[in-house]
Order: sequence, then C-alpha cells, then structure tokens
Amino acid sequence: MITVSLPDGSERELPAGSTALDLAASIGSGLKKAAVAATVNGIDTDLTTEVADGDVVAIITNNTDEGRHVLRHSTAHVLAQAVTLLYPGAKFSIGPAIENGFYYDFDLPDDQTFTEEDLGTIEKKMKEIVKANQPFTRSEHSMAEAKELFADQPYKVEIIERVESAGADDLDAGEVSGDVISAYRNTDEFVDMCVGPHVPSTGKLPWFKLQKVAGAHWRGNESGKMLQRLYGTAWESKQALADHLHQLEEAAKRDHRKLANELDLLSFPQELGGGLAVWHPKGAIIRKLMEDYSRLRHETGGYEFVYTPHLANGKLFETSGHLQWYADGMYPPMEMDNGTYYMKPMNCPMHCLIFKGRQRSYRELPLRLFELGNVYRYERAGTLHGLLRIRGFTQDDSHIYCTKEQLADEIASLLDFVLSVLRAFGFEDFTFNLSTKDPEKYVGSDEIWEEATAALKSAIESHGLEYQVKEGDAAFYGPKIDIDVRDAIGRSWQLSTIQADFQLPERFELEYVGADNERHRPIMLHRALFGSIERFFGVLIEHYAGAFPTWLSPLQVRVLPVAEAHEEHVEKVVGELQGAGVRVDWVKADVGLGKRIRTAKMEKLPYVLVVGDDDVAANTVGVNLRHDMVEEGQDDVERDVPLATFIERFRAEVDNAATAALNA
RNA sequence: GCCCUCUUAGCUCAGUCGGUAGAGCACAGCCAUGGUAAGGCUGGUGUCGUGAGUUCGAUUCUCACAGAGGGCUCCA
Repeated sequence: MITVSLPDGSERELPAGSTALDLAASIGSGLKKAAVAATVNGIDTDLTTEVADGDVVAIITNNTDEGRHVLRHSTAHVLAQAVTLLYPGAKFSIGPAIENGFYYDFDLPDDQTFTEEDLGTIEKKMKEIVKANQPFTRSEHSMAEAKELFADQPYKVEIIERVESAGADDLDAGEVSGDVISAYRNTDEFVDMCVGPHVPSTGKLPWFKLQKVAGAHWRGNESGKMLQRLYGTAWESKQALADHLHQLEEAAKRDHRKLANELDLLSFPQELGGGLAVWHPKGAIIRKLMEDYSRLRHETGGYEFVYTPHLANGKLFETSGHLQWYADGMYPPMEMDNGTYYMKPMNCPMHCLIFKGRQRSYRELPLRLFELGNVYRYERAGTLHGLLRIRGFTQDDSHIYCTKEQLADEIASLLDFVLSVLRAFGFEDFTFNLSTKDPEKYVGSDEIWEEATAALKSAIESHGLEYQVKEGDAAFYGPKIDIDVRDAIGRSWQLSTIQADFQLPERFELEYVGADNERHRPIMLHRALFGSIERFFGVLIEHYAGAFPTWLSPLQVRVLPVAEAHEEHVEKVVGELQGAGVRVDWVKADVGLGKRIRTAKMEKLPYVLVVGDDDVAANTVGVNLRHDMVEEGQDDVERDVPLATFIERFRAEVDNAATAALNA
C-alpha cells in the first residue's frame, strides 16, 4: 500500500501501482466522472499516471478553469484526428486551448480549403471519435525519435528542430517542454506531439461545437504561410455548452453595428468608402451630448481649447516623424502647387505648432491644449471593424506640456479625471496597463524613461489601483498607461490612454524659459479619455445594449393618446414637456395602442406616457418605464401620475445623472 | 495586406440546377376608435453591390473591383 496526501491535508491509502484516476475513483464516483487530469507534487499530469508513496495529489475536475483547459486541449486533438481522416495528407501545426475553447491550424494538401459547410462534416467525424472512446496514450521520445515519428508532419518537425537549436518560444510551449518530446496517441494512425496533460479518453469530450473557419499565419508572422484555422468551443456539460452559446447570442444582440442600424444612429454607406461613417440625427444627439459633456469637463479642468485643420503640408509630418514611420497608415499625398498635403493622422504636430507659436515661460506650464480633433488613418482593409476600428474618427485629444517636475502630479490628476469621465458613462470596472520601454526601439535617454515610468507607476499606485505591467509594450517615444473598462456583460475594452512623449518636443525643438532664465525642453503628454468618440460610442452602445440612460437617450419620452379624442390634449402635454427640456414626441392614435407601445419598446425609449379619458380630465399620465429601469418588485406601468409630478421626477433623474457625472 | 464567407425591396432574409424574382416587418390607402409589446383588408416597392467576360440569354457561371462579416497580422 502507498499513502498519498490530498490538497486538504488528508491522506489516503491506495494499493501500490494505483493511478491518479484510481485515487479519484476511491474518493467517489462523481469525482471519477468529473476528473480530467491531476496535479502530482505540483506538476500537471495525466490521470493514468501512477502515483507514488508520499505524493501530494490534486484531482483536476472538468468544471474548473484548469479542467476545461485540459478538455479543450484534448478536443483540439480530436479535431486534428478528424481532419486527417477526412483530408488525407493534411498537415497540422498547433492546436492550443484558448479562452472558452480551442483552435487547430491546418495546411491542407492540393490547396484545399475549409468552408463553413465543412464544419458540420468535421464535427460529425469528431463525434464518432468521441463515441469510440479512444485512449490518450502518452509516450516520450528523444529528438531523433520524435523527428522520425512526425516525419510526415513538417510543422511538428520544425518545432522539434527549433527546440533542438534552443530556439523554442512561447508559440511552441503547448507542444514541447524540456528536452524530451512527449506525444499522445489516440489510434494507430493518429498521434500528436503535445506536453499534455490530456483526458484519459475521448469519451470525456462530448460537449463541443466547431464555430468558425479562419486564416492564420504560421507562427503568427505576417510573412508566414497562411494556414487554415478551425475554432471551436468545449465544455464540461451540455448545460455549460448551451449557456456559453446562449451568452454568445446575447453578445451578438448587443453588437453596435446591428444596434446602430436598428436604432437609426449611424451608418457606413458603401458609397462613402470603407471605414467611414455618417451620423444620423439620433446618433448625433448622443454624440453631441458626449461632446458637450467632454467640453464641459475640460473647460472646468484647466484645459485650453484649440482647433486645427484636417490636412497639413507634408513637411509638418516630416518634422513630426509620422511620414517616416507611419506613411502606410496615412491617406496618400495630395500634390498641390505649393507643396504636398496629407490628411492628418494625429493632432499632436499641430498642437506643437501652437506651443511653438511664441516664446513660452515655465509660468505657463502645465499648458493643456484640448481639441476634439478629426483624424484620418488608412487602416488596412482587413482590420476595419464597425466603429471600433474606423478610418475617419474624432479624438478627445489633449497634449499637455509640462516640466519634468510637474509630470508626476499631472499624471496623478489625469487619472482622477479619466476615471471620473468614464464613470459618468456607466463604467465602474477598470484595468490599468503600464507599458514600458521596448529596449529594441526607443528614443530618449534611459534616465528620462525611468523617471517617466516611475511617475506613471506611482500615480497608479497612489490611487490604490491594480495594474499590469506590459514590458516592452510602449511606443518608441515614451511609456504609457492604457485603461481598459469592463462592460455590462464582462467584456474588456481599451479606451483611455495617457502617454509620455520625449520625441516630439525634440523634433519640434520645443522650449520654455525656466525660473533660471535658461531654455528647457518640456515633456509632452498625449492623452485621450474616450480614445475616439466613434470607438467610445460603439462600446457605449454595446455596454447599454442600445438602452441608453435617460440623459443620453436621443428621444426620452413618447406620449401616446389612447384614442383620437385625446390628441388635442396630448399636444398640450408634449408642449409642456418640451418646455421642461424633455426630448419628446407623440404618435397619433391611428394604430392600436398595443402596437404603438411595442414600437416604442423596440426603439428602447426610456418613458412612454399614455393619455386617455381619465388623464385628460385630471391632467395626469400613465407612465410606462423601459424594462431595465423598472426596479425589483415595481410595476412597469403607473397610472394617474400628475403631469407635474412626472416632470419633477424626470428632471430629478436627468439632472442627477448630469450633476452626478459632473461631480464624480 | 493575407485566408474563408457574404452582398437580392427601407430592414431581416428566401429563391432562380442560366430564361430579369418572393416572404415577414416597414411603408401607403381604406376600414376598425382601441388603456399598455403586433386589429383587419388592399396596394406599391427592386438597375439582384459595380464593371467586364462566357452565353441566343447572366441576379444565377468566371474574373476584376468595391463594401461587409469571421479570423491572422497590424493599430502612432
């Protein structure tokens, strides 16, 4: 007998030669069923591994993140086997588990490609493999043996050779670890190189679904061969799979492109060109509110407003360096009789010209220039994505020129500012990323990088905020803080950015006169809170699922007369609401009330007021709230509310939202 | 830019194995005058993304281009 200890500290006796799976079975049949792998003395391993006397063993179950990772990875092997059966000669490269699922990259013979229809066939073949309950059998090999074993899988051989030459990287990590190559065999024909662990057999993997076919460059390199990637999702139970698929459907319903169209907010006319939007009246109301709010905050926040043109002489972008580094991302030149002009991809060079417009004193610093600046970037066709990646957009852009000594304070107050603005739009959950110097690509002295990075860091820390450091992720011109927000359904979006810049002040030879009467070079901060108005609006649509809070709703109230006889009175009600600053309309009673209510609901209006005989008599309204505004246990309809009472409540709600936003 | 897919009425989509097209919603007219999520009847609606090729004939097949979707790469 041997004795192993469990994570809770308890010990268990088992016959010698027992496996981790035997241990699970000895604890309970439920555990045996849920077990997918084990951790023995801190190392993840297969359930079929024998445990030894004194081992510390934890069973990994399928309803944990770790367990799902194992079953997703195992499902990827099933996918690879199915593809090799259906497409003889198919080469497979890598197939890791990812968040919520897995993928596998293939290179099909004779330039064959997968289409969406093939997914069904492949899925069917995978189900057969699951039904056959094939074992995952681990074996270990020397490099030479492994190359022999995978002789007809060139991508695997390439990985082995990279390991041999000690050049393996993160991309290879799922395939190989250490000097010994491990492989998992399902059948006589199918074996895949993999570090494991895996489930004991394919029968453990029934709850998966193939989702999409995509292209992917070999080794994530744009010049690498284009492989065919299949994505799938896999879960521990039928319910978990169904829940996940349901969640995806819910997310799809929030898609800002779909909602922008349905709610008539904006569109991307084909005639306009890719990645360019036109804002319709309803979208424009929201945009104007966002801009008004932003301007108000900047006005009270110590910023000076500037305006700069949409295009500029190319010489400006030579000075700024944009033409040197980002010409590909700019709209092509316009040759004029007095020079070559470009659409501006950024506002900073022009703000630098304003700084440089006259001699500056340290007494003016920090100088904060603000502009809602329209910029144009020729994003590559394949990267466009609704409002989230667009070619013409508006930055709530500011450039702050300050002294080295002012940097830390400036950044700290910026963080307060950013958070308060984001909170006004309903975001509560933030993640901070500090990007540090890329040792391969940077300008400026090491000292100034260190100082600025320390300033950014201490600003975050002094706010008691959690953050992640992204080593080497900074732009070449300075370190930065990016702020991700979490939306209503838990997705994360990068919005705000605060970037130090040591480059542009040099290139534009910006100077101020210090207290010492000497000339000094200022430090420049770039920062955007929304990031771009367009992108922020896209995220906002998805965050609220199109049901904007009342203060942002394009139309806040709709009044519905029950019958024609009430229309005259309704016009008076509407007039009174308009007088109270409500964005309101009304609809004639020539279709059924139920139908008109339904239409208003589909338009996601916060308030629908119904006016009938009683209301005309008593100057009241029936108040119908949008679903998400109804509080727990409250009825969504309240009858006989005096109009004055409704207006009072409405003003309290909207004014609160606006003032709360301002005071946040 | 690269791989796969797609583009038909205002919207969502069906369809034509090559003979110029349909549904629901929306819209218009008439009827119904109705207190909280689709009242009834009738009707109109299309350069079938753009251009070229093959063909007696192309919305359908081929190619190019544009736009979109899913990915890869990229994102100052």
